[in-house]
This record gives sequence, C-alpha cells and structure tokens, in this order.
Amino acid sequence: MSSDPRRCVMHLDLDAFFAAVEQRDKPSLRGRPVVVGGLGGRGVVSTASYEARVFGARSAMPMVEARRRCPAGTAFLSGRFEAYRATSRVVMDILRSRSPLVEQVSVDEAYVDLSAAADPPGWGEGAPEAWCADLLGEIRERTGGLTASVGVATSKMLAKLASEMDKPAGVTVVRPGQELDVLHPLDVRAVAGVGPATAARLRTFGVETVGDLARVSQADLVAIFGTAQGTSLHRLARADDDRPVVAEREAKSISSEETFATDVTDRAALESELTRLAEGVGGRLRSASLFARTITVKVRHHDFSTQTRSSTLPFATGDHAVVLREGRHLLAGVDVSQGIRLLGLGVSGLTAHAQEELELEGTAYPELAPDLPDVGGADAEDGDRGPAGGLGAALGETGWSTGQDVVHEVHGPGWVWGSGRGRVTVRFEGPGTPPGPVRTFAADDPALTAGPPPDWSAGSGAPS
DNA sequence: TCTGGGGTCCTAGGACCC
DNA sequence: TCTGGGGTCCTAGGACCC
Repeated sequence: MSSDPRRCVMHLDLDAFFAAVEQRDKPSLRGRPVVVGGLGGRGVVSTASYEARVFGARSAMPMVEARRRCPAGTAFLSGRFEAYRATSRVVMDILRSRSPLVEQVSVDEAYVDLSAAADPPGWGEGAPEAWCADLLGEIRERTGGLTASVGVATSKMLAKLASEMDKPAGVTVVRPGQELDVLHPLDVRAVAGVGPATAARLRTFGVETVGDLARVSQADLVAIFGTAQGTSLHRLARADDDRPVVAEREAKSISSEETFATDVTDRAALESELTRLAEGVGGRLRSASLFARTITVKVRHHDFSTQTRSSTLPFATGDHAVVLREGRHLLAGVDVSQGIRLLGLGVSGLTAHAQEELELEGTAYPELAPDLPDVGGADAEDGDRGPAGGLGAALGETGWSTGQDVVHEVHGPGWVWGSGRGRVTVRFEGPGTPPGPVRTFAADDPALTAGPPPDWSAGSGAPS
C-alpha cells in the first residue's frame, strides 16, 4: 500500500443536487418526490430526490420507467441549468476560499486538497470531522439549506468512496492505514474505470470484490485489459493512487447532440438539425476564444448502434460555417435510410490561436469548395420529430417548460406547473414564501413572461 | 424499462516519413 | 525478390464518468 499518509484529500458531492435546488426554490415540493430530467418520450432521469428514490427512481433511468414507479403527486421537471450553475458557483467559491487546490469534477462534485488548505485539519482525533462539519454548515447557510456528503482520505479514490458511504449530509474519514480494510470488501465496481463491461469480464475470472482484484497479478491484468487499464487496475486495487488534485483543466473537445423524439430518415431534416448544432458549437468556440482542427459527426442508428465520422482540417477554425460545411460532407457519407435516433456534432484539436483557411490560400484543398446545396432550415416543422430531452422537448407545444421560472404582471414570480392545449398553469411561490396558489392562463397571455431564477449568487443564505 | 447529453481516455490499424 | 523499424498523425470505436 503506497498512499502517502501526509496527503489529505476531500471529495464533496452535493446531495441529489438538481432535485434539492428545485425543492429549495419551490416550497410546495419540499418533502415530496421530485424527478428532474428529460420529459420527452426518450428522456432519462438526471436526478431523483430522496423521496422519489424510495419508489425506485434513479439517475440514468428512462423517464417512462420513473413515471411508472412514482406515485401521483410526484413532480417531473425539466432542468433549470442556469439555477444549478449559479448555486454550484457559490459552493465552489466556498471551497476555494478554504483551499487553493480545488478540482471541480462536475456541477455538483469536487475534490479539495486539504494539505494545501490555509488551516489544514490534519489527522488528529476528530479534526477532519470538525473541519468538514464547519464547511457543510457554511454551504448549508449560503445556499439556502443544501446538503453535501464528504469523504476525507489519503487519495482521491478513497476520498470519493468515503463520500459515498454516508449519504446524505454525511462526513466519512478514512485515516492513513485504514485504506485496504475499507477498500477490499467493496464490489470491483468501486474502482475508478471499472464499469459494466470490465466488471463482467472480471467476473468471468472469479473477481467480485476489490480484494479479489488485488490478488490478480499485474501481468495477467495487462494481458487481459491492455497496458493502461491493466496497470491502473493493479495499482488502484492496492489503494495505490497518487493522482493529484488539479485545479484547472483545458478543454479537449466541444460537442452538441440531439436525440429525436422519433427516428429520422429525412436528410433535409438532419441537415437543418446539423445547422443548429453547428451554430451552438461555433458559439461555444467563440465565447471560449478557441479554434478547432477536427470536426466529428456522430450518428446513433435506429438499433442504437453508434457511428462517428471525423475529418481534420489543415488549419484551425472558429467559424461555425466551416464546421457546418465539414459536418455536411461527413453526414453525406452516412446511410440514414434505416432511421437515425441521434445526431451529434463535435470539434476537437482545440487551440487558442486562429489559423484560418485564408492564411492557407494557394494550398490545394478541394473539400472547402462551397458546393453543397443549401438545405438548412427546410422542412423544419413536420411535427412528428423533435428533441427528446432537455429544454427543447419540455417546451412542448405551448412554449413553456415544466419547472421553468416565470413572472406574471399581477401575481409576481412563480414557476410552470404544467402546460398543454394552449394553456399554462403556474404556481406562484418562491424560496422565501409558503407554498403558493396555482392559476391557469392562456399559453400566449402577454402578462406572463419567462423569469430569472431566484438569485442566490450573493451566497447570503437568502435570495436578494 | 429501452436506453440523455456533456465530456475523457484508450486501443488498434493504416498512412506516411525517415 | 523479399522485405526493417520507429515515430507521428489520423480515424473509428468503445468504455467510462457525472
């Protein structure tokens, strides 16, 4: 075992984050099952509140299955990602105020190197526990009551496993020397990089627990899984994990994709979706001041098989029109006659410096000829297709998305409770009010407009 | 039950160059 | 006529993570 006992790493996981933000901002949902995710026919669950988990709702579960399991009275909401990001920022700022070394893994998860903290807790009796309790108290105060679970250990792997052991709102500390006692009884799936496929292969060799894995020789693991994964498995099974906490990571790729409500065979429809994707990816390149050399088109077929086609330019571009043109060439080489359920567009080979094609004038590059017919935007309102998840799907026919923040000229701020058949129902309440009344309007009522999420950015514990 | 959307990393084979 | 070796870049696909 070679964890460095001087290292002290914390992993923090905000509990049922999306659902918790919804319950915080929508008093009528507190204590009730809440499911956040794609509401279309092909949507999946992003987060289920603990009340919804009682009925078996889980992350990544198809939404239709979550609806089948949860009782009447369950709230099914599409996400308010702006609100989640804003609250995430408050939490990450708290972490950074306590240690300069914070690695944000996702909107609701981070590693913190406590050895680098201004007041490192050390391993003394009750010390890490007290340090974390104080942290969780500040997070609770400044986010309007959100809870997090944390784990503290000598490595990232053990810290993460520890944070999962007592949820919600738990603090679990694995002290130096305890690593293998904690690790070896766990299922192999606990090891980073062991998913369903690797676990299934390991099971054929009789490996069920991490302890079983630790008994397999490195040579055998490398022979079975290749150099990188084999050596990684061998080390992690011994709690040998010196991966550092890295504060800043550079993006390697930017992509956008869309699953259709029903499979699409119409090329014109695919091209118009590709145009939207290119505009989105191009916009994100621009706002990040980045340029890309490789363009990738991704297609998921009717049978769920996935195909990618990519091409690398002799220059780096930030121009969505160039991305689109390459995307069209790539898509033209894909058979769509059996039906496409997903179309994606991505860029990679990112650099901070433009090197547009003009600078390469004179180099032969026939691919760049603008020779494709412009079919973008054609045939966009067939009605039987459209996004399956995310905001687009939730917008539905009325243009309102369930859970969305709105404001009414007379009744003030509220959120969309449901919509359909030209009507929209709003509940008028906010984080600081008691559960509020529900009223129904025409979907195009001019008195009703989209509103901003409650503002928690000041982190004062109450929206301003 | 029928499978989202955003990413990262790895492998393998082929082209190409020296 | 038979046949090198290494390095790098590119493409496609797959596993995994949140």
